[in-house]
Amino acid sequence: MQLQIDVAPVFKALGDETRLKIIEILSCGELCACDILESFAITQPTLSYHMKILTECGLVKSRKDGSWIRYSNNYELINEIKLFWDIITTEQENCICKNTKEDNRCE
Amino acid sequence: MQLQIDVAPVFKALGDETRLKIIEILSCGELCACDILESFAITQPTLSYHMKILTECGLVKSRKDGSWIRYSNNYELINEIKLFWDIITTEQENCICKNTKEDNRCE
DNA sequence: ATAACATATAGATAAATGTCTATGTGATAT
DNA sequence: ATATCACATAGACATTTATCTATATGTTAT
Repeated sequence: MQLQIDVAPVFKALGDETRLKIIEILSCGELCACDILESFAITQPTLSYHMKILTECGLVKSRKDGSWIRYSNNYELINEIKLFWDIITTEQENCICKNTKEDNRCE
Repeated sequence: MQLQIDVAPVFKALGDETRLKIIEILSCGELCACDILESFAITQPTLSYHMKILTECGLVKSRKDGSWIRYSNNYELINEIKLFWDIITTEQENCICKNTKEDNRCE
């Protein structure tokens, strides 16, 4: 299937316990980094690194508010991922597997 | 939220273009490794490595059939991931963020 | 019995990842 | 103006990852 977004970096971002937990925490609403930090036993620069990964892949939005950065989940991408997951796990007309020539198969 | 499965390794497995494509190919049905290999420009041991990651996290099932290994998507886990993604991105009563004491917040 | 095929494992390696400490930057408050 | 707070960046480092070549294991066919 063809989507505008690059999904592998999104799944890669989600393949880390800390970042999964950040998405979960942000599902309750916008929070600044210092609020998020409280739920973890990591340093502030490490959280900053994770927030960068989450924002760069598009999963999380950030908004400057004075000296704070307010983070929130990007539900547009979250829904696109939902759609992508449905499509990729369902047989498609134009699936890559259709390129596998029958007569080349092992069986 | 609490699920029996360990989701981070599943997302980590999906955070790779090759493995995402394998899931997509398998959405058309069961295939042996040699069939899957045709769609990629990687060596047989490298594919074997990716299949191990996909089966160990539970996303793909394998079945021995003579000298072939038949691989197929595990739709039970695929649906659990769908559910997990819905739950984690929706505000929950028992969300971890509820542990963040209001009076400890920065704002 | 032997060759060929399908897949896995071992070992090597370059690159990426997650973490830290130390420091920089910019905004707010005194 | 200066100290403090919120966050990012730089650099270091140990671990993990994705890939390869070479080889082993087990199955099928001759």
